[in-house]
Amino acid sequence: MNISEAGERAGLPAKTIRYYEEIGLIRPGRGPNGYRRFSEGDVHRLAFLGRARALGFGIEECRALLALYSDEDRASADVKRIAEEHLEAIEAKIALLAGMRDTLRELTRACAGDARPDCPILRDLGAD
Amino acid sequence: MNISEAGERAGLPAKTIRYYEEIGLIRPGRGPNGYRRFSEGDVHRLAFLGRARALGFGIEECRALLALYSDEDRASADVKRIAEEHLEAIEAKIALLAGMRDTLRELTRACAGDARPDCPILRDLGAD
DNA sequence: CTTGACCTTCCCGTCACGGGAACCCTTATG
DNA sequence: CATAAGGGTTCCCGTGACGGGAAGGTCAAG
Repeated sequence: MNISEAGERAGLPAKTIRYYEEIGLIRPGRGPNGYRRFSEGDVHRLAFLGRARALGFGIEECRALLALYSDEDRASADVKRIAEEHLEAIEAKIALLAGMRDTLRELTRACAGDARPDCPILRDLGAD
Repeated sequence: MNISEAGERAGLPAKTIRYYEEIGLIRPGRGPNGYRRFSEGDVHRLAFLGRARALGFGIEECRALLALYSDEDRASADVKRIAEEHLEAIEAKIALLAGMRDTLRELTRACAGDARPDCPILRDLGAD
């Protein structure tokens, strides 16, 4: 099948698929006209990548996960380690954002939000 | 004062300050030797920017906030609107990350993490 | 006079694509 | 048969907010 059908079935835009080929995540065949030809296996790998990306794994983590996926002799410990490190990174991001959220909630709560210039938000940002 | 002292006092690296000048967030003077000269006001604006960035505001939001900060006739409603929109964006990011976190927690919990190849994480990613 | 610590500009790399140009291939239709 | 639509291809630029590093000018101290 061509790239747009593969994209529909894997849930990825064609641009993304071309990019994944460029960086070596997939290797679709080529027809005599130069068009990429995707096998069922290619679509399966693409869908795998789409789900891994949806969980926030970076490209290099996806590459490692895909290699483990194809390796019958893998140790699940290797997979788990990657997932746990990623989980920790996500939890750190959440903690950072939650701090911002709490401050912003407090500041917006305290701000009248009317026509007057007095504003606790700007006071906080401009605090010496 | 020169850029490194301004950076120390505002808590920003010199590279960042040069970037802020390049995109027009600040306009420090110049000495006869071509060095940037920072006033107390410059340092104050830089510190303002540093705090706004620490709350996750984007550069253009910082530009708008800085303009409102310098405007004696501002309406606090304008500031509040920017902050509330940003707050919503942050809450959306947190929700997205929390979803990933929950899935990853469940998957890593279910994974034995030993030498065997059987792995719920890869099963999930490869699910048809 | 030289050393070393500053400062300057300029350019490349980040991360994972998206937009768009310029051009080729295939299929359907008048 | 000519053409138009709707695929596909490569290539290049832009994103956000800087960081790293090169090449070179400036300044204070020993």
